[in-house]
This record gives sequence, structure tokens and C-alpha cells, in this order.
Amino acid sequence: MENFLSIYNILSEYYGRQNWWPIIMNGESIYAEEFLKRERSVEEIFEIAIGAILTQNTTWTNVIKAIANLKKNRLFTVSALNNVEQERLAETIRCAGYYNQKAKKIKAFIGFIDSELNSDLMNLKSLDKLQARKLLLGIWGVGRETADSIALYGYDHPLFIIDAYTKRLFGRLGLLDKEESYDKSQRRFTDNLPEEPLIYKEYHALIVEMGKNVCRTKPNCENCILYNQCSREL
DNA sequence: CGCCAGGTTGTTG
DNA sequence: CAACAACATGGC
Repeated sequence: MENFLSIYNILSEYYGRQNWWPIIMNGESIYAEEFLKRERSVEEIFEIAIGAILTQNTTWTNVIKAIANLKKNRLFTVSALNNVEQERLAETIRCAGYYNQKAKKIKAFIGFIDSELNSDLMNLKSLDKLQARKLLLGIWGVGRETADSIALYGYDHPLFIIDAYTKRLFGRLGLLDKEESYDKSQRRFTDNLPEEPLIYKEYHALIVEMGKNVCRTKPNCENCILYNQCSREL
């Protein structure tokens, strides 16, 4: 019952503040404390959304390079991305992998901003979280995880993100079924946590930290702070 | 060299 | 709805 909250407490005490979602400056990820304390600017929301698309099934280090490359080429604005050829866009984000797919997805996202949001990303802010999610899910290339990432980190809409790390870690802990749906997994978290954007943001970031460094494909159980509560179903 | 990474879509049964 | 292929570069 209270497992989900107690695990959050253990992880956040052990690893500290993660300050997600990062912003890229000079080819480096910046995790700033202020990101958890104030609303995101349009520019930041834009970057979070593009980053969320680029990071699909890809390492963040590759995404950093792709975003830096977009900025260097002065392509990191709605109007520039509207005007650039999809093929050139693809070449610019090549290092993020799946570059043709992602170029198409970014184009679709830009089209969404223009046509559905009246060119203003802030129009998603005032919506109900589920309305925002539904709108985002309507964009070609934006699935559940990407929609929830944009809604949560961009707009503080309390939607818990389920990703591959979450399924792996909580599957091993015995708290998620391996084969259950995204929405069902999500409910397990939201039913057992206070509906706080701050907690959702930090929890997801902490899970990624665990997934990258401890609860890897080949798990590093010696270094696991959750060793005692793990059923270790590998 | 092989495996894996902060998924999504389209097709098929 | 579940299963599966396709999409692709870069790091270890």
C-alpha cells in the first residue's frame, strides 16, 4: 500500500534533489533547483517537448548533442522548424537516432502548436491535465510517455510517467506486473502517492537514476539502496 | 563485437 | 487488445 511512497522517500533521501527536467546550455545539461520552484517559460516548455521526442528509446547524451546542434544551426524556434526542410532537420538531429522518424515527429509537433494551440504553447497550461494529455496524444509521434513528460515537466500537470526503467525497477521489486498496460501501471503510482507535481517529477527522475546506474539490464544489486525490499525477480 | 538506450507507429491475428 | 517489425545512432 504505502510502498510507493516509502520507496520515494528512501530514494529521495539517498540521492537528493534531481531538479528535472534539465535545460541544455552550451551542450551541457543544467539541472537547476529553481526548476522545481517556478513555472516553466515558453522557451523551456518548447525545449522539454522537443527533448522528450528526441529521447525516445535513445540515450540523453545523444539528445544533448542533437539539441545543441539545432541551436547552433538556429533551428531551435517554432518558425525555424516550420520553415526548415524535413530532410535537413533529420540530418541535424541525426545523432539522436531514428532521425527520420523524429524529424517527422518534430514537424508534427510544430504543426500542432500552429494549428491547435494558436501558435502559443502556453495554451496547454490552463487546461485540465487530462485534456492536455488528450491533446498531446493526438499528435503523431507523441505517445503516453512523451505526452505525460511534456505535461508534467512543462506544465506541472500531475501525470505520473511510466517508462522502461520504471517497469524494470518496479517489476523487479514486485510492485508492477511485467505485462500490464501503461495506464494501469500509472494508476498504481497515482493511487498511492499525493497528487503533487513535485513528487511525480522527482520520483521519475530518481527512477531513471536507479535504472541507469543500479537497476540496469544486468542489475548492480550490491549498490542498491532498495535491496532489502526487492523480490529480485530478474 | 554485441547489447542497450528516459518509445511510437503500423500491421496482423 | 496483444504481438511483432521497423525505425538508427552512439557509448561501453
